[in-house]
Amino acid sequence: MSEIESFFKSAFSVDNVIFGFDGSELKVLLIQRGAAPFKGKWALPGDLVYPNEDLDTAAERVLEQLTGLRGVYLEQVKAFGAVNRHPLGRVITIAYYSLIKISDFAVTPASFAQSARWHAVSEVEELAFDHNEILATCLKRLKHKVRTEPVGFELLPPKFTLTELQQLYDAILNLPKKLDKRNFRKKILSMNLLVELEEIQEGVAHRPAKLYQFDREKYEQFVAEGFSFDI
Amino acid sequence: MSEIESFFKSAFSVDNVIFGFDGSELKVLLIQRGAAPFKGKWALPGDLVYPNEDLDTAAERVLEQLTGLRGVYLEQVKAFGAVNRHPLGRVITIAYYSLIKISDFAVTPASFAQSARWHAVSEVEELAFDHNEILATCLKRLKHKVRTEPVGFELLPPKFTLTELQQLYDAILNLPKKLDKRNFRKKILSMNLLVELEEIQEGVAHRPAKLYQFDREKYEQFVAEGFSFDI
DNA sequence: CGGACTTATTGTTAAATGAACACCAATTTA
DNA sequence: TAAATTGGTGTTCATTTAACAATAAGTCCG
Repeated sequence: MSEIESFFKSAFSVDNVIFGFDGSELKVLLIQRGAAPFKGKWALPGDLVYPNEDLDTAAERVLEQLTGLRGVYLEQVKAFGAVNRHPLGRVITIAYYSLIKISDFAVTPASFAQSARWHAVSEVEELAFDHNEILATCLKRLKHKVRTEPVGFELLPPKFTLTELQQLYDAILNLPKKLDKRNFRKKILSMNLLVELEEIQEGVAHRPAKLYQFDREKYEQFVAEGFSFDI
Repeated sequence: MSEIESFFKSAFSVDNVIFGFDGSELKVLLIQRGAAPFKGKWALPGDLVYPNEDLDTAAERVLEQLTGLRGVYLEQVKAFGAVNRHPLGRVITIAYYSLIKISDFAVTPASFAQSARWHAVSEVEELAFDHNEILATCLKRLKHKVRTEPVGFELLPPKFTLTELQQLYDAILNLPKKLDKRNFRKKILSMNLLVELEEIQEGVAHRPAKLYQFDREKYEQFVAEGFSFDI
């Protein structure tokens, strides 16, 4: 085998940290491995990248095969390439995370076959490969991202209350003290990115809250004018 | 060829955006390609990753072979993996940037053979492959990093004046207005990360400035106590 | 040696932002 | 109709940021 050929003995994969929010906790969608290596262990959904497939496309494919969802928020985070990270050969992986509305997740044939399940991020145990490290890196990135860009809304239904939005931030940031309710509302409303709807919350056993919607067009316009999101 | 084998027909490389600072401009170290593809074009230094080599190690190797330097600041930024980014096959690349003291760069045999040269970041023209995009991404990352972690010092000699430090920030951030001198000095000194030396600048045709040194130990101690760098 | 030149050094004020904090309102349910 | 639950709202003080200019220290040249 020529030297140059030896470089082509390796492969690359994508792994996708799929985040969801159930109203109180940040969740991650994991699959239980049905085959060696790490058979029976929970792992991040991922796959080898096809020879004629862009990295981003591969990450989208992994997501769609598992959840049936397309066009959701997806961001590349980092390549993980320790020599021995994969027991069967040299495989580096490119880590992505995506944000989905947890209610949109329906069990697909693929997810059924792989016994996919939501796990609270705070309670994830030992995963296959270096997936704990990947998850930690993606979570760290998400914590930063959610404060500097309005990506949190990707995890909420289109109509939400301010309390729900704050609970989302509390769940993701997981700070020693929860955010202050009055200050949070003041800040988010002062950005003028939320549209107050005519509707109110239904089916709750207490005073119902107003519903809001995120106005993406306004956000993009503000950004063009130099605005930057910050919580 | 079995399907699984087809995944092992690809390779991965690292490319390294090596930044330097000459006192007034932010520079990047480029090499002129001596062979096809893109023969004669300027490109980022990079190489295929050896089969038994970690990604970070490969990036360090590329840097050392070109500059002779070890142990310098190096950070992975992103994987670039468009299908057709490399004309000779499927090669994805992991982009890194590193920060070196420009005076430490001595021409090594490797850099001589490749005609390596510093280019002002603002004047870089069309590079080989997708290297303009990689450079832009790394520059963006550096701009962010330099405001939130004390990595700027990696580009300066161990002893520097406050004006030199500010010029570095101005050069990297390239803001419409330069930073305010009084505010900048107030802010950086208030962090208590700089040690004022007994020495002053020499060989300048005007009032010489005091020399300072970055105190990394203090920084690490402060971080452990919850401090976060911010300019 | 003195004057011109160049860069170094320093502080105040006003405006904006961030942090801390508690009560009344609206609705459901028993 | 009372109790329980969550929704909604303002003020004050401390901190941070932004804007701004005059004097000091050294070199150079005549």
